[in-house]
This record gives sequence, structure tokens and C-alpha cells, in this order.
Amino acid sequence: MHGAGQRRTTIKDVAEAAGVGVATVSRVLSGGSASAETREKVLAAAARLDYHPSALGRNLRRRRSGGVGLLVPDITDSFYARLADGVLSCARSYGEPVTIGVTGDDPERESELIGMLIEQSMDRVIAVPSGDGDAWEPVLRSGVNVVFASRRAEPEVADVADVPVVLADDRGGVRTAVEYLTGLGHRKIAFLARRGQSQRVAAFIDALEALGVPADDELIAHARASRDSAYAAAAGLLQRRPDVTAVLTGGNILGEAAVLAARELDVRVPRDVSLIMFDDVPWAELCSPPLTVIAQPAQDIGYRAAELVLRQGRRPRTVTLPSELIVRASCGPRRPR
Amino acid sequence: MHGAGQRRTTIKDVAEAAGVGVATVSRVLSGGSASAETREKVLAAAARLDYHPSALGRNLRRRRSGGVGLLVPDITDSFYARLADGVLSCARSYGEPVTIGVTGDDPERESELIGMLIEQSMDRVIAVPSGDGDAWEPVLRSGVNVVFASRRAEPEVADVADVPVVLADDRGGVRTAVEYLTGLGHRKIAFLARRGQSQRVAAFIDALEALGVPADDELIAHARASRDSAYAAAAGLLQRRPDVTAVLTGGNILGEAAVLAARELDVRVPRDVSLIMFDDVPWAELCSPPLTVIAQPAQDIGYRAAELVLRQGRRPRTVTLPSELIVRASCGPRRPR
DNA sequence: AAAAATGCTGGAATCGTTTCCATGCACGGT
DNA sequence: ACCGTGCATGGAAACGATTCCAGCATTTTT
Repeated sequence: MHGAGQRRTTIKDVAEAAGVGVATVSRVLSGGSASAETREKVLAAAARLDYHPSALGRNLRRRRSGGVGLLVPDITDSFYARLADGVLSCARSYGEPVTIGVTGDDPERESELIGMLIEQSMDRVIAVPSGDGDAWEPVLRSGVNVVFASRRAEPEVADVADVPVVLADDRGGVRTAVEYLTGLGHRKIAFLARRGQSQRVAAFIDALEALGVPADDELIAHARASRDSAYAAAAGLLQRRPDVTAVLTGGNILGEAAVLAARELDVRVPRDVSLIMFDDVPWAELCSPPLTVIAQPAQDIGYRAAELVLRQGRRPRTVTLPSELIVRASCGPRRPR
Repeated sequence: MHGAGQRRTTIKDVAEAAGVGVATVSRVLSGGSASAETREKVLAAAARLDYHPSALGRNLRRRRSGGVGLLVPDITDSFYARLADGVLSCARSYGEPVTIGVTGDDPERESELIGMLIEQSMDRVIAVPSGDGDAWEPVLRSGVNVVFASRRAEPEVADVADVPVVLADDRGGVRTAVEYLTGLGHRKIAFLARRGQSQRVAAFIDALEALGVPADDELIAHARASRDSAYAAAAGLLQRRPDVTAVLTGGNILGEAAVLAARELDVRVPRDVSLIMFDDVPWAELCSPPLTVIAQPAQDIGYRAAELVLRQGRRPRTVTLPSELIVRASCGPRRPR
């Protein structure tokens, strides 16, 4: 063990060294009013003693821990990693620490994590909600400043309704993609969705109908958050419905699964099926074939959400960030399989 | 605003409701000794009042905030994301929150973050160190429980020397890879390294020499942490040295850059150059050609590091986890370009 | 039966900060 | 010369837990 003996220097030590009261030290250090002379004395003493205020005392007194909590489904997923990076980058400029929890898209784990946030008195939280809105009610009621990122909580119960949300323009992204695919002649278009992407699924159905293509419930496959589940859903879809000629996947994990499953089942992309993936990841370009994607501003979503939660003042209810279709080589004209 | 008026229920409320003293409540709730009867009363009262102890009070009293700090160079890099996931998963089983900071592999940012950890009185930290060992001395001296993951701090100054480290078996991984490449006939093997990978570079040189292949300093290219820098290094290397027939990259970002650069410069993999990448990422299999990689147990590294920092008791100084060469299709026999 | 040991219990101190409030001083207006 | 106003200042009270310690009741030992 090292110098575990020496006590941390406290505000009291500084006060003593500067010959003033603790209140004055606190005021000087947190920008309150003080005479130039006192300010100087205090600053000098603080520097001399190498004083660093402890967040512990402050937090207790303020009855809230500084920093922001961040809840994402899976930090391993490039999308959420980039989202987290955005949050971290904004928080850094405010000097606030960020505490991350991984929900695994499991409402139960989410609840546990919410409990932890409450125990820590985190009063600023950014979350990609997994559970239903009800789970968030108590938190909101206790005055925590919550911002949802990348999804809304569903169903939208009363209180959750006015939590600010930062979203990508799923609707626009889906519409562009579907228009692009129908333009290539595709009619049997499938959607590989993960739980919690009902927003995108709805947009998908709407987009199809707007183009006069009948939506078929069976062409919407659902997967859980894991890679295994994604693969199973992708493989299942391709086997069950040899008539689909295009697939839209709701995220990069599902896209990966689709490519893998197609390869395994000897379904050629884009010859046999065209593929569009939600979320542009670095490897989309390296893939064979390079994947056409709907790029998502993941980092921006995180950054904006952090701004909303950190900046006081009036907050808009919904921020929508643009999605963009990036055409590479995974889509081709419709050819019956 | 919602019910911001209602005060949080404290231990005092519970004590009153149960008709006992606060000390007793605290003991019951943290597993101290108490009579069965009192225990019951306290538990009932706590449940009735929906009491959740506040970490704030506890932390102040204990003079340390719970939870663990985690410092990684880049959360967007799949390797560190998986490492973080390991940490989070272990911490979850201890019920400890994890505060993440991104250093960008920049010693200065690392120092800032260390400062933040101290301000927060985090006394348990897992870090992928970027700066030199000196930056860590003050922290260690102040009694913080530090574990390094994935790299050592260099240079190894006195105090840092006995910080536990959890590493992948770089040496073994590099050796296997180099043996594999020489086995295919390659002699001009380049290493694309990122700053801070001196460990791997050294192992690379050793492995070559052990096989009687002269090491050539010019065949070791260095890049900074960014994708741009990685690409520049990769492209530079391939252009500068048309004689290299095999490339080993120190990480997945560099691997990505190498594939991209090769494609751009019309260098075929594996026909013109063979490629082995450190770190197996999901897309390595999707890449064209599928990449031969040295798989790294990133998640395990994080998990083990978290165990070391969370579990009290004697701690081993170094934990080395195995690397594994996974052969796919990015290497072929040597053919002069 | 007295003494010692053991086990529960609750009051009070403590952690390091912020902030309320009372005090004292200087200054300007009447 | 007096009083009100304003500002700088420091003491003390929070904040919500843990934990030391002394007090008491009970049991065990001598």
C-alpha cells in the first residue's frame, strides 16, 4: 500500500491556509462574489495545497450526482457505440462524467439499471428505451431529466409523452429505400426487424402502401437483439419465402446476418435478392458486395441528446436528424428466383 | 414539472416507521447483525415506504464513490467496445455502475480524465493506458485501485510496475501469424502498427528473427488512432514498398484501412499481398476476401480486468489470455508483385 | 450468586461540500 | 450626523448514509 495515510485536503484546509471561512472558499471556487483581494488569497492557497474539490460532498449537498447516465441496448453494436461516442464527446465539453449501462434490449435489465440510476441519484439520463413507457414513469415523476435517443418508449403512456426524443428520420429513410427498390422493379420486399423497431416497420408498411404495393405481414421478420437470433430470422425468411427479391434490414447486426444467411443458402446478392441495410458501418464498403445502406447519424443523435440533457432552458420535444440512402452494389433489378 | 415537492424517503424515515434507530436500519439493510424480530420490522417498514438507499450519503461517508471508471482509447473501435462490454458485464454482476471515458489515445485527454476520476473519488479504475506511466503515478499514490487492460503503460516507471495487467497473448499471436506467413513463402512482411503497439512490434521483430528472416525497420509503418491516419499509413506502405508480399495489421481499424488501400491501389488480396489482421471482428468474414485474423479475446480481457478490480484479495500481476489465428482467405502463397 | 462475556441497540459523530442567514463595515443620501 | 442600502464575510445547518461507542439485557462461566 502507498500513502494511504495522508488525508485528502479539504475546503476547510484551504480556508484555514487562506485565513478565511469555508463559505468564502466555496464561493470563490464556484464563481460567487468576493473581493479581488480575498479571491487572490483563496486561489493562491488552493493552488499551494493542490486542492481538488470532492464531488462527493458537493453531490450530497446538491442531492444529485453530477454526470449523466446512458442506457443503450448493446455497446458492441457499432450504431450504439457511435451514439455513445456522441454523448461522451458532448459530455466532455461540459466536464461531466458519463455512466453507461447495457440493457440488452431487455425491459427487465432496463428496470434494474433504472434502479441503479436512482440509487446513484443520477438526475440526467439518456436512454434508448427498451421497456414500455410505464417503466419510465416513476423516474420521470421523481424529477429526473430524461431524453430518449434513437427510439421512443412504447407504448407512449401519459408521462413519457413529453420526454424529448432525438431520432433519425426513419420514415424518410425507409421511404427512400423502398422507392429505390420498387424503382428497380421489386414488389416482394421483406423487412428484417429487431424488437423495438416498430417505428421503422410502420414506416415500411406505409411506404409500400403509398406506392401501391400490397404489404404482406409475412414478409416482416422479427428478431431479438442477439446475433444468433438475427441469423435465425434472416435464414428463416430466405428459406420460407423464396419469392422475396429484396430485403431491408433494420440494423447492421441484421444486415450482417442477412449477408451471412444469403451466402450460406447460396442466395446471391444482388443477383437473387437485393439488400439494403439500415445504418452505414465502415465494413459495409468492404463487404462483398459492398452494401447499399441507409446511413444513420448515430454520433449526432448521441451528441444532440446529450446537449438536450445538459443544456438547461427550453427543450424541443423532438429532434429529427436526416437519414441518407447510400447506394453501393447490393441492389439490382428484380429477377425472379 | 412533476412532484418535485416530495422529499425522498431517507433512512431516518424508515427508522421512525419501524420504531428503531437509524443505526439499526443501516445494519439490517447492509447485512449486519440484528435480531430476527427487528430485522422483520425494518424490512417491512422499508418496503412499505419504498425506501431506496441513496448512494450519495454512503459514498460521502465511505469517502469513495462506488463504481468503476473505465478509460478506453475509442469506444467506436469494435475491440474496445467489446472490452467495455466485458467490463460492464462483470460490473453488473457486482451491481456496480461503470463510468466510461474516451482518451482518443491522447495522453493529455487521458490526464484530464484521470483528474475527473479523482474528483469523483473513483477508487477503482480500468484503463487502456495511453500516456506514459508518469501520468499514473499520482493516482496510484493516492491509493486508487488501477488495472491496465490490453496494454501496459510505457515506459514502466517505478510505481506503475506493479499495476496488474490483463493482456492478450500478443507475442504468441504474432509468432503464429508470422510462422504461417513464412510457411507460405513470404519474406517481405510488413507490420502496420498504431501508436502504443510497441509490444506487438517487438514481438513481430522477434518472431521474424527467430525464423531467420531479417527484420527491416522500413517495413514497420506507424499510424495514429484515426481512420484517416490508418489509411494514409496503409496506402503509403503499399506504394512505397512494392516488394512486400504480406502485411500484418495491428488492429481492425488498420485492417480495414489496408483492405481499402489495397483495393484503391489495385493491389489484390491475397494474390498480390497476403493480409492478416489483429482482432477478429464480425465483418472479417463478410469482407472480400474473408480475412485471416488473429482473434483477440477482447470481451474476456475486459471481464477479467473488472474481476481484478472488483474482487478484493490477492491479485495476480499479469493475466495473459490466448490469441488465436483464424485462417480465412486473405493469405496465399508468395508471388512476387 | 457474582463476574464476565456476548449480543442488540440507538445516539451521535463523521464524511466535504453548498447555502442560508446574521453580522459588520463602508458608503451615499437626506 | 444619522440612517438605510449594499456588499463581503464567516458560522452553522443541512444533505443521507455508516460506524464508533456506550448502554443494557441476556447468557455463560467461575
